[in-house]
Amino acid sequence: MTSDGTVGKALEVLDQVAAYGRPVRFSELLAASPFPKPTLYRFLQTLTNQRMLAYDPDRQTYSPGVRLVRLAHAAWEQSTLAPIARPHIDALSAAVGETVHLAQLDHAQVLYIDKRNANKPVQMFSQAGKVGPAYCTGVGKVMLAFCDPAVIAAVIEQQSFHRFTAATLTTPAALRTELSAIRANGYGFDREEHEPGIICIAMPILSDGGRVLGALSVTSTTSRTNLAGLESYVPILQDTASKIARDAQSWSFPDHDAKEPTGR
Amino acid sequence: MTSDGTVGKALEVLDQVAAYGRPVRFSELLAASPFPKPTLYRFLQTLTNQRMLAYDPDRQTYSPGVRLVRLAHAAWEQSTLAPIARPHIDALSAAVGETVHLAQLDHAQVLYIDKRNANKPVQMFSQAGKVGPAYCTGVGKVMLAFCDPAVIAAVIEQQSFHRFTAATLTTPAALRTELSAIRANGYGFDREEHEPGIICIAMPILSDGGRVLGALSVTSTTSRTNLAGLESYVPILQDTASKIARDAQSWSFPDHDAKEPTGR
DNA sequence: CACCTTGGTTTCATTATATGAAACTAGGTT
DNA sequence: AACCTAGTTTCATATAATGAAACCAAGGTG
Repeated sequence: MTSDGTVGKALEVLDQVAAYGRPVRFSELLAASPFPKPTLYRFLQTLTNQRMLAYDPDRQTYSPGVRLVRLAHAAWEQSTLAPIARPHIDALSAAVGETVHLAQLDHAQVLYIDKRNANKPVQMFSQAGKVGPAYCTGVGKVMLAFCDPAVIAAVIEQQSFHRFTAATLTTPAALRTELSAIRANGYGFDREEHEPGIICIAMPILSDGGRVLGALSVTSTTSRTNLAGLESYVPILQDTASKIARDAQSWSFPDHDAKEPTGR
Repeated sequence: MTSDGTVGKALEVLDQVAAYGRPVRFSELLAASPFPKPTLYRFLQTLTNQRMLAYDPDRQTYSPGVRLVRLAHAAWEQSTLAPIARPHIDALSAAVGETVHLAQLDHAQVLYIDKRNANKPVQMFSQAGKVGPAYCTGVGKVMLAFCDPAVIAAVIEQQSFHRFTAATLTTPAALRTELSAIRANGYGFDREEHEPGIICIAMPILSDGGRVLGALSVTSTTSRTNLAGLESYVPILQDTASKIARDAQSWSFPDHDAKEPTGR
Protein backbone atom coordinates (compact mmCIF):
# COMPACT_ATOMS: atom_id res chain seq x y z
CA MET A 1 0.00 0.00 0.00
CA THR A 2 2.79 2.37 0.91
CA SER A 3 3.90 2.58 -2.70
CA ASP A 4 1.99 1.40 -5.70
CA GLY A 5 4.28 0.82 -8.57
CA THR A 6 6.55 3.13 -10.42
CA VAL A 7 4.26 6.13 -10.42
CA GLY A 8 3.83 5.86 -6.66
CA LYS A 9 7.56 6.09 -6.23
CA ALA A 10 7.82 8.98 -8.63
CA LEU A 11 5.15 10.88 -6.73
CA GLU A 12 7.01 10.15 -3.53
CA VAL A 13 9.98 11.93 -5.03
CA LEU A 14 7.77 14.80 -6.09
CA ASP A 15 6.49 15.15 -2.56
CA GLN A 16 10.00 15.07 -1.22
CA VAL A 17 11.04 17.95 -3.44
CA ALA A 18 7.96 19.93 -2.49
CA ALA A 19 8.62 19.35 1.20
CA TYR A 20 11.81 21.39 1.16
CA GLY A 21 10.56 24.93 1.03
CA ARG A 22 13.27 25.84 -1.46
CA PRO A 23 15.10 24.64 -4.55
CA VAL A 24 17.07 21.56 -3.68
CA ARG A 25 20.11 19.78 -5.08
CA PHE A 26 20.38 16.25 -6.28
CA SER A 27 22.79 15.23 -3.56
CA GLU A 28 20.53 16.53 -0.80
CA LEU A 29 17.64 14.54 -2.13
CA LEU A 30 19.80 11.50 -2.54
CA ALA A 31 20.94 11.64 1.07
CA ALA A 32 17.35 11.60 2.29
CA SER A 33 16.02 9.23 -0.34
CA PRO A 34 15.30 5.53 -0.09
CA PHE A 35 16.19 5.17 -3.77
CA PRO A 36 19.61 4.44 -5.18
CA LYS A 37 21.38 7.11 -7.13
CA PRO A 38 20.47 6.29 -10.73
CA THR A 39 16.86 5.56 -9.87
CA LEU A 40 16.40 8.87 -8.15
CA TYR A 41 18.21 10.55 -11.00
CA ARG A 42 15.88 9.11 -13.59
CA PHE A 43 12.79 10.02 -11.60
CA LEU A 44 13.96 13.60 -11.39
CA GLN A 45 14.60 13.64 -15.12
CA THR A 46 11.20 12.24 -15.92
CA LEU A 47 9.40 14.63 -13.60
CA THR A 48 11.33 17.54 -15.03
CA ASN A 49 10.48 16.47 -18.57
CA GLN A 50 6.88 16.41 -17.52
CA ARG A 51 7.10 19.87 -15.96
CA MET A 52 6.12 18.47 -12.62
CA LEU A 53 9.49 19.75 -11.49
CA ALA A 54 11.49 22.72 -12.63
CA TYR A 55 15.25 22.39 -12.98
CA ASP A 56 17.57 25.34 -12.68
CA PRO A 57 20.69 24.40 -14.65
CA ASP A 58 22.81 27.19 -13.18
CA ARG A 59 22.30 26.24 -9.58
CA GLN A 60 21.54 22.61 -10.36
CA THR A 61 18.44 22.65 -8.24
CA TYR A 62 14.97 21.21 -8.51
CA SER A 63 11.71 22.78 -7.38
CA PRO A 64 8.03 21.99 -7.93
CA GLY A 65 6.98 22.77 -11.49
CA VAL A 66 4.33 24.99 -12.98
CA ARG A 67 2.29 22.15 -14.40
CA LEU A 68 1.15 21.57 -10.86
CA VAL A 69 -0.38 25.02 -10.70
CA ARG A 70 -2.46 24.29 -13.74
CA LEU A 71 -3.61 20.94 -12.43
CA ALA A 72 -4.37 22.34 -9.01
CA HIS A 73 -6.67 24.91 -10.52
CA ALA A 74 -8.83 22.10 -11.83
CA ALA A 75 -8.64 20.25 -8.53
CA TRP A 76 -9.61 23.29 -6.53
CA GLU A 77 -12.61 23.99 -8.73
CA GLN A 78 -13.88 20.45 -8.90
CA SER A 79 -12.84 18.58 -5.78
CA THR A 80 -13.09 21.09 -3.01
CA LEU A 81 -15.83 22.98 -1.25
CA ALA A 82 -14.26 26.28 -2.23
CA PRO A 83 -16.28 27.19 -5.32
CA ILE A 84 -19.53 26.30 -3.58
CA ALA A 85 -18.60 28.04 -0.37
CA ARG A 86 -17.25 31.19 -1.95
CA PRO A 87 -20.33 33.42 -1.78
CA HIS A 88 -21.08 32.31 1.77
CA ILE A 89 -17.51 32.90 2.88
CA ASP A 90 -17.62 36.34 1.32
CA ALA A 91 -20.76 37.17 3.26
CA LEU A 92 -19.34 35.81 6.49
CA SER A 93 -16.13 37.71 6.04
CA ALA A 94 -18.00 40.95 5.41
CA ALA A 95 -20.18 40.40 8.46
CA VAL A 96 -17.53 39.58 11.03
CA GLY A 97 -14.61 41.61 9.71
CA GLU A 98 -12.08 39.04 10.89
CA THR A 99 -9.91 36.51 9.11
CA VAL A 100 -11.95 33.58 7.83
CA HIS A 101 -10.59 30.17 6.87
CA LEU A 102 -12.13 27.31 4.93
CA ALA A 103 -10.46 23.94 5.36
CA GLN A 104 -10.80 20.28 4.49
CA LEU A 105 -9.23 17.18 5.93
CA ASP A 106 -6.60 15.59 3.72
CA HIS A 107 -4.92 12.46 4.84
CA ALA A 108 -4.25 13.31 8.47
CA GLN A 109 -3.65 16.97 7.91
CA VAL A 110 -5.68 20.12 7.63
CA LEU A 111 -5.66 21.57 4.14
CA TYR A 112 -6.63 25.21 3.86
CA ILE A 113 -8.83 25.67 0.82
CA ASP A 114 -9.74 29.31 0.97
CA LYS A 115 -9.23 32.37 3.08
CA ARG A 116 -10.50 35.90 3.55
CA ASN A 117 -8.34 38.55 5.06
CA ALA A 118 -10.70 41.25 6.23
CA ASN A 119 -8.34 44.12 5.64
CA LYS A 120 -5.64 43.50 3.05
CA PRO A 121 -6.34 42.25 -0.45
CA VAL A 122 -6.36 38.48 -0.34
CA GLN A 123 -3.13 36.71 -1.14
CA MET A 124 -3.81 33.80 -3.41
CA PHE A 125 -2.26 30.38 -2.83
CA SER A 126 -0.35 32.02 -0.04
CA GLN A 127 -2.82 30.30 2.20
CA ALA A 128 -4.87 28.10 -0.07
CA GLY A 129 -2.94 24.88 -0.42
CA LYS A 130 -1.18 25.31 2.86
CA VAL A 131 -1.37 22.45 5.32
CA GLY A 132 -1.49 22.48 9.08
CA PRO A 133 -1.63 20.00 11.95
CA ALA A 134 -5.02 18.52 12.82
CA TYR A 135 -4.52 18.24 16.57
CA CYS A 136 -3.87 21.88 17.38
CA THR A 137 -5.96 23.96 15.01
CA GLY A 138 -9.59 24.86 15.44
CA VAL A 139 -10.66 23.53 12.07
CA GLY A 140 -8.59 20.38 12.52
CA LYS A 141 -10.12 19.43 15.84
CA VAL A 142 -13.65 20.21 14.74
CA MET A 143 -13.39 18.10 11.61
CA LEU A 144 -11.79 15.25 13.48
CA ALA A 145 -14.43 15.31 16.19
CA PHE A 146 -17.16 14.38 13.74
CA CYS A 147 -15.26 11.69 11.88
CA ASP A 148 -15.74 7.95 12.21
CA PRO A 149 -14.19 6.47 15.37
CA ALA A 150 -11.93 4.36 13.17
CA VAL A 151 -10.80 7.42 11.25
CA ILE A 152 -10.22 9.34 14.45
CA ALA A 153 -8.00 6.57 15.75
CA ALA A 154 -6.04 6.43 12.52
CA VAL A 155 -5.54 10.18 12.37
CA ILE A 156 -4.52 10.47 16.01
CA GLU A 157 -1.98 7.77 15.32
CA GLN A 158 -0.31 10.03 12.79
CA GLN A 159 -0.16 13.27 14.77
CA SER A 160 3.19 14.51 15.98
CA PHE A 161 1.77 16.18 19.11
CA HIS A 162 4.57 18.69 18.93
CA ARG A 163 4.22 21.37 21.61
CA PHE A 164 3.85 24.73 19.87
CA THR A 165 2.69 26.72 22.89
CA ALA A 166 1.88 26.18 26.56
CA ALA A 167 -1.72 25.46 25.59
CA THR A 168 -1.01 22.81 22.95
CA LEU A 169 -2.69 19.46 23.57
CA THR A 170 0.23 17.07 23.55
CA THR A 171 -1.35 13.70 24.25
CA PRO A 172 -3.93 11.53 22.48
CA ALA A 173 -5.92 11.39 25.73
CA ALA A 174 -6.14 15.18 26.03
CA LEU A 175 -7.17 15.42 22.40
CA ARG A 176 -9.87 12.78 22.79
CA THR A 177 -11.33 14.63 25.76
CA GLU A 178 -11.37 17.81 23.69
CA LEU A 179 -13.07 16.01 20.80
CA SER A 180 -15.88 14.80 23.06
CA ALA A 181 -16.41 18.34 24.29
CA ILE A 182 -16.57 19.54 20.70
CA ARG A 183 -19.11 16.87 19.77
CA ALA A 184 -21.24 17.91 22.74
CA ASN A 185 -20.98 21.60 21.85
CA GLY A 186 -21.18 21.44 18.10
CA TYR A 187 -18.17 23.69 17.62
CA GLY A 188 -14.66 24.26 18.98
CA PHE A 189 -11.93 26.74 19.73
CA ASP A 190 -8.25 27.18 19.23
CA ARG A 191 -7.05 28.50 22.58
CA GLU A 192 -3.62 29.72 21.50
CA GLU A 193 -2.68 26.11 20.93
CA HIS A 194 -0.79 26.69 17.72
CA GLU A 195 0.48 30.23 18.05
CA PRO A 196 0.57 32.46 21.12
CA GLY A 197 -1.97 35.26 20.98
CA ILE A 198 -3.95 33.67 18.15
CA ILE A 199 -7.38 32.31 18.98
CA CYS A 200 -10.20 31.10 16.79
CA ILE A 201 -13.64 29.58 16.76
CA ALA A 202 -14.28 26.75 14.33
CA MET A 203 -17.47 25.21 12.98
CA PRO A 204 -17.76 21.91 11.15
CA ILE A 205 -19.56 21.67 7.82
CA LEU A 206 -21.63 18.51 7.99
CA SER A 207 -23.73 16.81 5.35
CA ASP A 208 -27.26 15.61 6.06
CA GLY A 209 -25.85 12.19 6.79
CA GLY A 210 -23.48 13.71 9.32
CA ARG A 211 -20.41 13.27 7.15
CA VAL A 212 -17.67 15.86 7.58
CA LEU A 213 -17.36 17.98 4.46
CA GLY A 214 -15.00 20.58 5.89
CA ALA A 215 -14.82 23.34 8.44
CA LEU A 216 -14.67 27.08 8.69
CA SER A 217 -13.22 29.34 11.31
CA VAL A 218 -13.00 32.93 12.41
CA THR A 219 -9.60 33.90 13.75
CA SER A 220 -8.60 36.79 15.96
CA THR A 221 -6.03 37.76 18.57
CA THR A 222 -6.15 37.87 22.34
CA SER A 223 -5.44 41.58 22.16
CA ARG A 224 -8.64 42.22 20.22
CA THR A 225 -11.08 39.81 21.79
CA ASN A 226 -11.44 36.60 23.81
CA LEU A 227 -13.18 33.25 23.54
CA ALA A 228 -16.47 34.65 24.80
CA GLY A 229 -16.28 37.34 22.15
CA LEU A 230 -15.71 34.76 19.44
CA GLU A 231 -18.61 32.72 20.74
CA SER A 232 -20.96 35.49 19.63
CA TYR A 233 -20.22 34.39 16.06
CA VAL A 234 -21.76 30.97 16.63
CA PRO A 235 -25.14 31.76 15.04
CA ILE A 236 -23.69 33.21 11.85
CA LEU A 237 -21.14 30.42 11.65
CA GLN A 238 -23.82 27.78 12.01
CA ASP A 239 -25.89 29.51 9.40
CA THR A 240 -22.98 29.74 6.97
CA ALA A 241 -21.94 26.14 7.53
CA SER A 242 -25.43 24.81 6.93
CA LYS A 243 -25.84 26.88 3.79
CA ILE A 244 -22.59 25.54 2.41
CA ALA A 245 -23.62 21.99 3.27
CA ARG A 246 -26.96 22.48 1.57
CA ASP A 247 -25.38 23.83 -1.59
CA ALA A 248 -22.81 21.09 -1.63
CA GLN A 249 -25.55 18.50 -1.48
CA SER A 250 -27.77 19.91 -4.16
CA TRP A 251 -24.89 20.63 -6.47
CA SER A 252 -23.98 17.06 -7.19
CA PHE A 253 -22.48 18.23 -10.42
CA PRO A 254 -25.62 18.08 -12.57
CA ASP A 255 -23.81 17.94 -15.90
CA HIS A 256 -22.51 21.47 -15.42
CA ASP A 257 -21.97 22.22 -19.08
CA ALA A 258 -21.17 18.79 -20.42
CA LYS A 259 -18.27 20.29 -22.29
CA GLU A 260 -15.57 18.38 -24.07
CA PRO A 261 -12.01 18.44 -22.76
CA THR A 262 -10.23 21.67 -23.64
CA GLY A 263 -8.10 21.06 -26.69
CA ARG A 264 -4.38 20.95 -25.85
CA MET B 1 9.84 12.18 -26.04
CA THR B 2 6.08 12.33 -26.12
CA SER B 3 5.82 9.92 -23.22
CA ASP B 4 8.63 8.94 -20.92
CA GLY B 5 7.86 5.68 -19.29
CA THR B 6 5.09 4.66 -17.03
CA VAL B 7 4.89 7.86 -15.04
CA GLY B 8 4.62 9.89 -18.23
CA LYS B 9 1.60 7.86 -19.24
CA ALA B 10 0.06 8.16 -15.81
CA LEU B 11 0.44 11.91 -15.91
CA GLU B 12 -1.12 11.93 -19.34
CA VAL B 13 -4.17 10.31 -17.80
CA LEU B 14 -4.13 12.86 -15.00
CA ASP B 15 -4.11 15.66 -17.53
CA GLN B 16 -6.95 14.06 -19.40
CA VAL B 17 -9.12 13.95 -16.30
CA ALA B 18 -8.27 17.56 -15.48
CA ALA B 19 -9.15 18.64 -19.00
CA TYR B 20 -12.80 17.79 -18.55
CA GLY B 21 -14.12 20.59 -16.40
CA ARG B 22 -16.21 18.14 -14.41
CA PRO B 23 -16.17 14.69 -12.80
CA VAL B 24 -15.85 12.08 -15.51
CA ARG B 25 -16.69 8.43 -15.86
CA PHE B 26 -14.39 5.58 -16.69
CA SER B 27 -16.07 4.84 -19.98
CA GLU B 28 -15.80 8.43 -21.16
CA LEU B 29 -12.11 8.43 -20.46
CA LEU B 30 -11.69 5.08 -22.12
CA ALA B 31 -13.34 6.25 -25.30
CA ALA B 32 -10.90 9.14 -25.59
CA SER B 33 -7.87 7.28 -24.31
CA PRO B 34 -5.03 5.69 -26.26
CA PHE B 35 -4.72 3.06 -23.54
CA PRO B 36 -6.52 -0.27 -23.42
CA LYS B 37 -9.15 -0.81 -20.81
CA PRO B 38 -7.23 -2.53 -18.01
CA THR B 39 -4.25 -0.24 -18.36
CA LEU B 40 -6.35 2.87 -18.02
CA TYR B 41 -8.20 1.26 -15.17
CA ARG B 42 -5.02 0.59 -13.24
CA PHE B 43 -3.70 4.09 -13.83
CA LEU B 44 -6.88 5.53 -12.42
CA GLN B 45 -6.64 3.26 -9.41
CA THR B 46 -3.06 4.21 -8.74
CA LEU B 47 -3.71 7.91 -9.12
CA THR B 48 -6.71 7.67 -6.84
CA ASN B 49 -4.67 5.80 -4.24
CA GLN B 50 -2.16 8.59 -4.43
CA ARG B 51 -4.85 11.25 -4.02
CA MET B 52 -3.91 12.73 -7.34
CA LEU B 53 -7.46 11.92 -8.32
CA ALA B 54 -10.61 11.80 -6.27
CA TYR B 55 -13.13 9.04 -6.92
CA ASP B 56 -16.81 9.42 -6.14
CA PRO B 57 -18.13 5.89 -5.60
CA ASP B 58 -21.78 6.92 -5.86
CA ARG B 59 -21.51 8.52 -9.26
CA GLN B 60 -18.48 6.48 -10.30
CA THR B 61 -16.63 9.56 -11.41
CA TYR B 62 -13.08 10.79 -11.21
CA SER B 63 -11.88 14.33 -10.67
CA PRO B 64 -8.53 15.94 -9.87
CA GLY B 65 -7.51 15.26 -6.28
CA VAL B 66 -6.67 17.48 -3.37
CA ARG B 67 -3.03 16.41 -3.20
CA LEU B 68 -2.55 18.61 -6.23
CA VAL B 69 -3.65 21.65 -4.30
CA ARG B 70 -1.01 21.01 -1.69
CA LEU B 71 1.70 20.46 -4.25
CA ALA B 72 0.67 23.49 -6.25
CA HIS B 73 1.05 25.67 -3.21
CA ALA B 74 4.71 24.74 -3.09
CA ALA B 75 5.08 25.24 -6.83
CA TRP B 76 3.46 28.63 -6.76
CA GLU B 77 5.68 29.83 -3.95
CA GLN B 78 8.92 28.51 -5.34
CA SER B 79 8.70 28.34 -9.08
CA THR B 80 6.70 31.37 -10.10
CA LEU B 81 7.16 35.10 -10.06
CA ALA B 82 4.10 35.51 -7.87
CA PRO B 83 5.64 35.75 -4.40
CA ILE B 84 8.26 38.20 -5.64
CA ALA B 85 5.80 40.23 -7.63
CA ARG B 86 3.12 40.37 -4.99
CA PRO B 87 3.93 43.72 -3.36
CA HIS B 88 4.46 45.37 -6.72
CA ILE B 89 1.21 44.01 -8.08
CA ASP B 90 -0.59 45.26 -5.00
CA ALA B 91 0.80 48.72 -5.55
CA LEU B 92 -0.04 48.67 -9.24
CA SER B 93 -3.55 47.50 -8.54
CA ALA B 94 -4.11 50.22 -5.98
CA ALA B 95 -2.74 52.86 -8.37
CA VAL B 96 -4.73 51.99 -11.49
CA GLY B 97 -7.92 50.63 -9.94
CA GLU B 98 -8.40 48.12 -12.74
CA THR B 99 -8.04 44.38 -12.99
CA VAL B 100 -4.38 43.34 -13.01
CA HIS B 101 -3.00 40.01 -14.23
CA LEU B 102 0.38 38.38 -13.75
CA ALA B 103 1.19 35.58 -16.18
CA GLN B 104 3.97 33.26 -17.26
CA LEU B 105 4.48 31.18 -20.35
CA ASP B 106 4.01 27.46 -19.86
CA HIS B 107 4.53 25.14 -22.74
CA ALA B 108 2.74 27.07 -25.49
CA GLN B 109 0.07 28.51 -23.28
CA VAL B 110 -0.37 31.48 -21.02
CA LEU B 111 -0.59 30.53 -17.36
CA TYR B 112 -2.15 33.11 -15.06
CA ILE B 113 -0.18 33.23 -11.83
CA ASP B 114 -1.85 35.99 -9.91
CA LYS B 115 -4.62 38.50 -10.22
CA ARG B 116 -6.03 41.58 -8.54
CA ASN B 117 -9.65 42.51 -8.89
CA ALA B 118 -9.84 46.16 -7.99
CA ASN B 119 -13.30 46.00 -6.52
CA LYS B 120 -14.36 42.61 -5.24
CA PRO B 121 -12.35 40.58 -2.82
CA VAL B 122 -9.94 38.45 -4.79
CA GLN B 123 -11.05 34.98 -5.71
CA MET B 124 -8.22 32.56 -5.18
CA PHE B 125 -7.32 29.91 -7.72
CA SER B 126 -10.35 31.02 -9.63
CA GLN B 127 -7.92 32.76 -11.86
CA ALA B 128 -4.49 31.68 -10.68
CA GLY B 129 -3.76 28.41 -12.41
CA LYS B 130 -6.03 29.19 -15.30
CA VAL B 131 -4.58 28.91 -18.77
CA GLY B 132 -5.29 30.89 -21.87
CA PRO B 133 -4.21 31.01 -25.49
CA ALA B 134 -0.92 32.76 -26.28
CA TYR B 135 -1.90 34.19 -29.67
CA CYS B 136 -4.87 36.28 -28.62
CA THR B 137 -4.16 37.62 -25.16
CA GLY B 138 -2.14 40.69 -24.30
CA VAL B 139 0.21 38.89 -21.95
CA GLY B 140 0.60 35.98 -24.35
CA LYS B 141 1.64 38.09 -27.32
CA VAL B 142 3.97 40.25 -25.26
CA MET B 143 5.80 37.27 -23.78
CA LEU B 144 6.02 35.56 -27.11
CA ALA B 145 7.38 38.66 -28.81
CA PHE B 146 10.51 38.64 -26.68
CA CYS B 147 11.21 34.92 -26.91
CA ASP B 148 13.90 33.25 -28.99
CA PRO B 149 13.04 33.00 -32.70
CA ALA B 150 13.18 29.22 -32.41
CA VAL B 151 10.80 29.28 -29.47
CA ILE B 152 8.46 31.64 -31.30
CA ALA B 153 8.32 29.28 -34.24
CA ALA B 154 7.61 26.31 -32.00
CA VAL B 155 4.89 28.08 -30.08
CA ILE B 156 3.20 29.44 -33.18
CA GLU B 157 3.17 25.90 -34.48
CA GLN B 158 1.01 24.86 -31.57
CA GLN B 159 -1.57 27.61 -31.60
CA SER B 160 -5.09 26.83 -32.65
CA PHE B 161 -5.77 30.28 -34.12
CA HIS B 162 -9.39 29.84 -33.28
CA ARG B 163 -11.42 32.98 -34.07
CA PHE B 164 -12.95 34.26 -30.82
CA THR B 165 -13.97 37.68 -32.10
CA ALA B 166 -13.80 39.74 -35.25
CA ALA B 167 -10.45 41.14 -34.08
CA THR B 168 -8.75 37.83 -33.37
CA LEU B 169 -5.50 37.29 -35.28
CA THR B 170 -6.12 34.04 -37.06
CA THR B 171 -2.95 33.47 -39.05
CA PRO B 172 0.71 32.97 -38.16
CA ALA B 173 1.58 35.80 -40.51
CA ALA B 174 -0.73 38.28 -38.81
CA LEU B 175 0.63 37.22 -35.44
CA ARG B 176 4.25 37.64 -36.56
CA THR B 177 3.52 41.16 -37.78
CA GLU B 178 1.96 41.95 -34.44
CA LEU B 179 4.98 40.53 -32.59
CA SER B 180 7.36 42.79 -34.51
CA ALA B 181 5.22 45.79 -33.62
CA ILE B 182 5.33 44.76 -29.98
CA ARG B 183 9.11 44.37 -30.06
CA ALA B 184 9.39 47.86 -31.56
CA ASN B 185 7.06 49.38 -28.97
CA GLY B 186 8.07 47.47 -25.88
CA TYR B 187 4.50 46.61 -24.97
CA GLY B 188 1.27 45.38 -26.50
CA PHE B 189 -2.50 45.43 -26.44
CA ASP B 190 -5.41 43.08 -26.56
CA ARG B 191 -7.83 44.78 -28.92
CA GLU B 192 -10.92 42.72 -28.10
CA GLU B 193 -9.19 39.75 -29.67
CA HIS B 194 -10.30 37.25 -27.07
CA GLU B 195 -13.58 38.65 -25.80
CA PRO B 196 -15.71 41.45 -27.24
CA GLY B 197 -15.58 44.60 -25.16
CA ILE B 198 -12.52 43.51 -23.22
CA ILE B 199 -9.28 45.34 -23.90
CA CYS B 200 -5.96 45.36 -22.12
CA ILE B 201 -2.44 46.67 -22.16
CA ALA B 202 0.35 44.20 -21.44
CA MET B 203 3.98 44.68 -20.45
CA PRO B 204 6.69 42.02 -20.55
CA ILE B 205 8.86 41.36 -17.52
CA LEU B 206 12.38 40.95 -18.86
CA SER B 207 15.57 39.96 -17.08
CA ASP B 208 18.81 41.89 -17.56
CA GLY B 209 19.78 39.38 -20.18
CA GLY B 210 16.53 40.04 -22.03
CA ARG B 211 15.02 36.71 -21.09
CA VAL B 212 11.23 36.67 -20.68
CA LEU B 213 10.29 36.09 -17.06
CA GLY B 214 6.59 36.81 -17.41
CA ALA B 215 4.18 39.59 -18.17
CA LEU B 216 1.61 41.78 -16.49
CA SER B 217 -1.45 43.47 -17.83
CA VAL B 218 -4.13 45.96 -16.95
CA THR B 219 -7.55 45.02 -18.27
CA SER B 220 -10.60 47.16 -18.84
CA THR B 221 -13.66 47.41 -21.04
CA THR B 222 -14.42 49.46 -24.10
CA SER B 223 -17.30 51.03 -22.20
CA ARG B 224 -14.94 52.49 -19.60
CA THR B 225 -11.91 53.46 -21.65
CA ASN B 226 -10.03 52.88 -24.89
CA LEU B 227 -6.55 51.92 -26.04
CA ALA B 228 -5.26 55.47 -25.69
CA GLY B 229 -6.56 55.54 -22.14
CA LEU B 230 -4.78 52.32 -21.31
CA GLU B 231 -1.59 53.67 -22.83
CA SER B 232 -1.39 56.19 -20.01
CA TYR B 233 -0.48 53.29 -17.75
CA VAL B 234 2.72 52.60 -19.67
CA PRO B 235 5.04 54.40 -17.24
CA ILE B 236 3.72 52.70 -14.13
CA LEU B 237 3.65 49.34 -15.92
CA GLN B 238 7.25 49.74 -17.02
CA ASP B 239 8.22 50.72 -13.53
CA THR B 240 6.42 47.76 -11.98
CA ALA B 241 7.85 45.31 -14.49
CA SER B 242 11.41 46.45 -13.97
CA LYS B 243 11.05 46.31 -10.20
CA ILE B 244 9.77 42.76 -10.40
CA ALA B 245 12.63 41.82 -12.71
CA ARG B 246 15.15 43.36 -10.36
CA ASP B 247 13.77 41.52 -7.34
CA ALA B 248 13.61 38.26 -9.23
CA GLN B 249 17.25 38.61 -10.13
CA SER B 250 18.56 39.47 -6.69
CA TRP B 251 16.43 36.86 -5.02
CA SER B 252 18.18 33.85 -6.42
CA PHE B 253 16.98 31.94 -3.41
CA PRO B 254 19.85 32.80 -1.05
CA ASP B 255 19.31 29.81 1.24
CA HIS B 256 16.00 31.29 2.37
CA ASP B 257 15.91 29.53 5.71
CA ALA B 258 17.78 26.37 4.89
CA LYS B 259 15.06 24.43 6.61
CA GLU B 260 14.64 20.70 6.61
CA PRO B 261 11.70 19.15 4.80
CA THR B 262 8.51 19.50 6.79
CA GLY B 263 7.90 16.25 8.62
CA ARG B 264 4.93 14.40 7.16
C1' DC C 1 -38.21 -14.81 -16.65
C1' DA C 2 -34.54 -15.63 -19.72
C1' DC C 3 -31.61 -13.09 -22.69
C1' DC C 4 -28.82 -9.58 -24.02
C1' DT C 5 -26.11 -5.31 -23.52
C1' DT C 6 -23.34 -2.07 -21.38
C1' DG C 7 -19.95 -0.59 -17.96
C1' DG C 8 -16.71 -2.00 -14.82
C1' DT C 9 -13.21 -5.38 -12.71
C1' DT C 10 -9.95 -9.41 -12.53
C1' DT C 11 -6.64 -13.03 -14.47
C1' DC C 12 -2.42 -14.34 -16.27
C1' DA C 13 1.12 -15.41 -19.71
C1' DT C 14 4.09 -12.31 -22.30
C1' DT C 15 6.93 -8.44 -22.86
C1' DA C 16 8.74 -4.27 -21.95
C1' DT C 17 10.53 -1.49 -18.38
C1' DA C 18 12.54 -0.22 -14.21
C1' DT C 19 16.37 -1.24 -11.55
C1' DG C 20 20.98 -0.46 -9.35
C1' DA C 21 26.00 -2.06 -9.07
C1' DA C 22 29.61 -0.39 -11.23
C1' DA C 23 32.02 2.29 -14.31
C1' DC C 24 32.67 6.90 -16.03
C1' DT C 25 33.17 12.08 -16.51
C1' DA C 26 33.72 16.81 -15.24
C1' DG C 27 34.97 20.30 -11.92
C1' DG C 28 37.20 21.59 -7.93
C1' DT C 29 41.07 20.95 -4.26
C1' DT C 30 45.26 19.76 -2.23
C1' DA D 1 49.56 15.82 -11.37
C1' DA D 2 46.85 13.05 -8.11
C1' DC D 3 42.58 13.15 -5.71
C1' DC D 4 38.28 14.13 -4.31
C1' DT D 5 33.11 15.07 -4.88
C1' DA D 6 28.84 15.55 -7.47
C1' DG D 7 26.53 14.25 -11.31
C1' DT D 8 25.72 11.09 -15.42
C1' DT D 9 25.77 6.80 -18.27
C1' DT D 10 26.02 1.59 -19.11
C1' DC D 11 24.11 -2.79 -19.13
C1' DA D 12 22.81 -7.41 -17.47
C1' DT D 13 19.04 -8.73 -14.44
C1' DA D 14 14.81 -8.71 -12.05
C1' DT D 15 10.52 -6.71 -11.75
C1' DA D 16 6.65 -4.54 -13.03
C1' DA D 17 3.61 -3.01 -16.73
C1' DT D 18 0.85 -4.74 -20.34
C1' DG D 19 -3.53 -6.08 -22.71
C1' DA D 20 -6.29 -10.08 -24.75
C1' DA D 21 -9.62 -12.47 -22.90
C1' DA D 22 -12.57 -13.87 -19.49
C1' DC D 23 -15.56 -12.49 -15.87
C1' DC D 24 -19.10 -10.03 -13.09
C1' DA D 25 -23.01 -7.07 -12.05
C1' DA D 26 -26.74 -4.16 -13.30
C1' DG D 27 -30.14 -2.61 -16.18
C1' DG D 28 -32.73 -3.06 -19.90
C1' DT D 29 -35.79 -5.64 -23.43
C1' DG D 30 -38.38 -9.06 -25.87
